[in-house]
Amino acid sequence: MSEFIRHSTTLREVAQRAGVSMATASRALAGGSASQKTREKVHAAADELGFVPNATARRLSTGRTDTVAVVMAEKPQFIFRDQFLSMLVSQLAVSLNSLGLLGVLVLADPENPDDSNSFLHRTGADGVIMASYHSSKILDDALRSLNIPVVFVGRPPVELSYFPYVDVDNYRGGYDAAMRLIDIGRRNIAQISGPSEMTTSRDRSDGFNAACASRGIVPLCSLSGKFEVDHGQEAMRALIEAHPEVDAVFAQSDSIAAGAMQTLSEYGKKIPEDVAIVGFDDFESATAVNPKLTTMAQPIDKVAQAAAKMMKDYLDTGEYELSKQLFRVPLVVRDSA
Amino acid sequence: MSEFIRHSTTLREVAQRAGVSMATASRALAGGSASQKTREKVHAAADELGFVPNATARRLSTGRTDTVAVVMAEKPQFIFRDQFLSMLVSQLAVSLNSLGLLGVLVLADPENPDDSNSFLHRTGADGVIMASYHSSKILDDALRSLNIPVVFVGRPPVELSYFPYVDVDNYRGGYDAAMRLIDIGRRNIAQISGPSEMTTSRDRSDGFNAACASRGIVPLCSLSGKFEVDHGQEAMRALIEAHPEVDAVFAQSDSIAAGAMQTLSEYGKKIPEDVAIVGFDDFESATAVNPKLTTMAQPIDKVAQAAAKMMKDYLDTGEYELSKQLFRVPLVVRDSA
DNA sequence: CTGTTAGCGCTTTCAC
DNA sequence: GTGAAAGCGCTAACAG
Repeated sequence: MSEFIRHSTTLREVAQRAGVSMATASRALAGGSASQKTREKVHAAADELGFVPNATARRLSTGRTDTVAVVMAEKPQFIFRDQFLSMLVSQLAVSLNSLGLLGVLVLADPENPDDSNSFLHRTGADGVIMASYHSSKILDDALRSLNIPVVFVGRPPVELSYFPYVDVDNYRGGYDAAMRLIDIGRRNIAQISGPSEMTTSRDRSDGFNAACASRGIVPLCSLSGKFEVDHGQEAMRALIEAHPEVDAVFAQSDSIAAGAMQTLSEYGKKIPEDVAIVGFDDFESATAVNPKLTTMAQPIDKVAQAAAKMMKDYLDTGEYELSKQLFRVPLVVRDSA
Repeated sequence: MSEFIRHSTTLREVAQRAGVSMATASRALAGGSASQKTREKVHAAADELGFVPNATARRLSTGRTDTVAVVMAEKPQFIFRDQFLSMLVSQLAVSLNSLGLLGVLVLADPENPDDSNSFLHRTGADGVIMASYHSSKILDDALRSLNIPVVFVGRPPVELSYFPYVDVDNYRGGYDAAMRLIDIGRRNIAQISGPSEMTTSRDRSDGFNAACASRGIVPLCSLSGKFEVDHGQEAMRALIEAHPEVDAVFAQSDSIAAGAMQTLSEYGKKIPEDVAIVGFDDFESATAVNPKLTTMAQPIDKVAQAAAKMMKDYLDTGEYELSKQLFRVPLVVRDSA
């Protein structure tokens, strides 16, 4: 049907042309044992014929695909809005590639895992990296019955906690954010957090609270909601009405921080003079706002690299040294706190 | 070596258990011709044994992989900063999946295409979608000699213009942005554009200039540079010093717009009263700034979907109806213009 | 160093 | 409707 269906040259043809057996041709090309002369003949033949080895055949023969499924267990419409996930996925691809592995993207709708499951199998991957996970009984079961290695990015739910994972140290991030606020002299501190059902958000809150407690400070309040701008805007409004004395807020995302800043400016509050703000993410929007945001920088590249490395070790040796890895989230001081 | 290397059950075992031949088992599972009774027996056997078809073997046998390579021809460090590309890639994965295709991510360093090339081949994909492309002789050649279909996202360089592509109508976007500024009564209009070597940026400029010309307006100036915040900041400084009368600017990205807004506020200029701004992208940062940005919304999801569909048609029929598709970039009116 | 011989696990004619 | 058999293109023992 298409112009592309034309026969592509096989190893057999190369071998014939070079006047050797397929086995020899295979070795010559792969750098196995072969005389210099043979090597040259075979390479020449391969070049002339424009030989490209068939990846599928190689995989079937060797039993290795050097491929890992990168799965996003997320509703499709949500993926569009999640900058962290998008960047993570791209970074995973980069890291995987640099280790000689290929990433195959698969979307697993937690609510309709039947075909996600089949998709997972259709990849034929050697391993799975869960780039995002929303627990659901079916997905959990699917993962448990998978007989290839799995690495999580982000702490998996407790029932799945025997799986290795790489994550950002959200607790420590929340802790350090609070400390920054305290260190610059603030005492009336509040938090605007993310979804209370996400461990990511809860961990940050725990760290935040621990830091406050360690200095004998009782946070004004903590308002949870989405990680988005409107939540920041609304929560800040509620916050300032309830606690006009607030002089610092820890926003669990840069978007939340941006929203809070908008509300603050409506109320004529100066940042950081009247109220200081520390965000979380250090995405583009952190430097887009005015004043520029002091925030906790998610080490997405490191996380991606570690996850890829973990998988690679697993695949190569059947072992991995670190089963859990948490990366620090450094504070980036700009103008808002 | 690993616990995962255990033998996974094959079709042959299922067939044996069901007491039929492999051929029959295959058909029963695939929904080919088989009696109701056989179908049941085989499915039962498959379930009991936890049979999962081997994707690689199926591919070798059918000659189709139902897989498409999604390539980013970009330096790795750049990928980390490019929100558009990250989102595009995720969206492509979603769209591909919904059409029954799998996306394999490959990074092709334009400066070191030897192994990118080999990576491309190692994917064994049925087609390739170029998600981003920086022309280089070697990459161009590699693409030309590929004997599988290629679809570009973003207009390819002229030498490669026989390839089909999907893109955003940057020209029209620039045109509409200028029109918005003119329609709200501005006459001293300037542009802060992206890299002058990128067609994306040049197209927006052309549209912008055309709109101005159509109304007899001569733009104050056009300052090109990166799509990032600092460029916006610096360019705006230069602009305001050279043309203090400026009352409107078209920023070719939301980041540029954010930077410009920061400078404007340093100069005590009010937005939009003193100077109106229209951005481009409609990413998260558009609503993070204060006032919220009026901007041109990139239809990333549509672009991704169209590219995936194009590839799917290509693969299924060897044909595609539209060889070039440009999507409108709608104006989103908020508070800055 | 090289050739012969089996597969890898599945699909798919082709007969029955 | 079902089975036997021939591959898909490559790698990997095993002899020589």
